[in-house]
Amino acid sequence: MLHDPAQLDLMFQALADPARRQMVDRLSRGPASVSQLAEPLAMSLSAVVQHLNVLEASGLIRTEKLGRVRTCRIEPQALRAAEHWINERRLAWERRLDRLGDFLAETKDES
Amino acid sequence: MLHDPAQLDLMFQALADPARRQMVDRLSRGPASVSQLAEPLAMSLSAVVQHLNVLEASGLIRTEKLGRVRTCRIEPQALRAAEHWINERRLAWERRLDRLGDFLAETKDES
DNA sequence: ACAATAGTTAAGTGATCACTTCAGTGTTCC
DNA sequence: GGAACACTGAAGTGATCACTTAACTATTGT
Repeated sequence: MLHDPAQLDLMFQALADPARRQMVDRLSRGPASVSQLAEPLAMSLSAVVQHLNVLEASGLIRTEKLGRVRTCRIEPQALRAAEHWINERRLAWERRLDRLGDFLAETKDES
Repeated sequence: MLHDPAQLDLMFQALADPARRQMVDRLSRGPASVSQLAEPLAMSLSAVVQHLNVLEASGLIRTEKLGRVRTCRIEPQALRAAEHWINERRLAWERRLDRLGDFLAETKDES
């Protein structure tokens, strides 16, 4: 469920750009239109739309058009998938360190 | 502490490449040399070294050279920083949804 | 009907990316 | 000392990126 490498590629790639992270940050406080997302950014509306398309293709956001306004919102499941990938690797490493610590403590006892 | 946009850029960018994620995955199971990391990958050793430099510059791994062998290991704090950025945005969104749900439930009671 | 609004699309540009090959450097083993 | 080993660095290449401008569509307000 959403764990294929291609999707992770798209998500991490999408998050790699500061403008796109800023959009995600804004959306984490609630849905917004394209112009609202563009407002704090020093770039053309066209560029913003392109970033938005990257975010949507990655699955990190979902958009819906009503009249002439496109409303964007966060897709928390996608965020969770990225989060989960990182978390699993970090935990694997930390569990390994714990086991190593236990081992060293034991061999010290037996010296 | 590690939350500046530039560092996050580097980390997410580093994680955006499948080869680099594969290396991080391998390293999550324990330290490895450059050649060990290269072994499952279908690319030149030189390319692997370049990926490794990207990972190290991002802070996601740390490397140490002993004799002619460079040993690479994961830097869990960096993983935690990336994880944390995503987690905060996701939680902000989900808390918002909860509040919205409460509000709707209340207004329904008062109808 | 007309103008303003909200967004979309296409084409182009310069920068960065993910490699490659090839020619090194320093290290260990015999 | 010399061969094999484990990288390292520089240069080049084709692909992708993050924009820009400009021309366009569809919707809303007067």
